[in-house]
Amino acid sequence: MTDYAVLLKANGLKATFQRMNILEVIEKHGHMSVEDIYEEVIKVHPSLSLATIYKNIILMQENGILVEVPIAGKKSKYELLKSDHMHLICTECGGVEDKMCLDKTDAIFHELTEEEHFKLNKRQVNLYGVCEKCQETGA
Amino acid sequence: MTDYAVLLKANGLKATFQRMNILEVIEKHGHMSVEDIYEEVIKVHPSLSLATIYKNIILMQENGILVEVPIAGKKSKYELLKSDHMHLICTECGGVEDKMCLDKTDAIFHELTEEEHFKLNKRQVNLYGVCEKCQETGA
DNA sequence: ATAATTGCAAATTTTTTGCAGGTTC
DNA sequence: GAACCTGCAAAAAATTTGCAATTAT
Repeated sequence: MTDYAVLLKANGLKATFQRMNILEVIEKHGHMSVEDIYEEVIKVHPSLSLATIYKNIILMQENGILVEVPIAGKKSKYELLKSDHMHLICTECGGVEDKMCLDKTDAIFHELTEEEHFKLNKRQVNLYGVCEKCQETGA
Repeated sequence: MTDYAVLLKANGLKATFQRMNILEVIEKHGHMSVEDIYEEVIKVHPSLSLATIYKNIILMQENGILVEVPIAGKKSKYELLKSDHMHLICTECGGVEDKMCLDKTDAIFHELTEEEHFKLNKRQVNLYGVCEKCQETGA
């Protein structure tokens, strides 16, 4: 369980309980859209406004706490910054699961970008398909 | 040079010149946002409406002609459907370049998704960084 | 001739902004 | 106490919709 107050302060932001609520909800669910966050967070803190969520998502991205996960055909989701991983995105249920990268892919990405003299800073791998649960249900 | 009329009909859509204009502009520039497309396309065809672009982008995605490229921190761009490739996205100039995948990555993706019993349908690799041109300029 | 498509204008949805009052450090 | 944050309401931006006129096949 992350200590959100510490995390926020370590990244130069004040530890308001709105922010802690937002982080808590995102960590609990893993990947959430703005609307998802709003719906969850107002259960705990009904007066928390959408504007505050928007402002803080931007701020927390700038301060290296949150990361955007853009998804084809859907609204972006947000997750806590963590070590590099891929996303397995189920096109049936909309679920997103993290999957650690092998270092193999990393080596390939570096090799390929070096060929283009491209300075690689961030990788983002989304694999779309059907998760195990939905395969069972759909059958 | 693609024959857009053939491409459209082959995919079950009527070959209107609005659609052909849209496809032409996208192919010429490679990757474009809705707004990018609009600005380019009205140069040739000033009465073409934004609503038509929205409607057609959705239709053409459903019919396997266009693909969305969602990008962190920006509006999605759209490209013609083509063989699998990665995107090198320059965070300085916003440019997007295609880079063919080695089959190596593909093998790894399949291996990793199989571990999770995930049925893999589509891959999307975005590599963010600074392109050669912007590195020179910035120096 | 028929069914699909366009462009407009209006509606809806999403995101951003300004600012007064409240909170954190 | 100073700087930063929040929530509200309003504004702006992005996307969708309905429909009459037009166009492709």
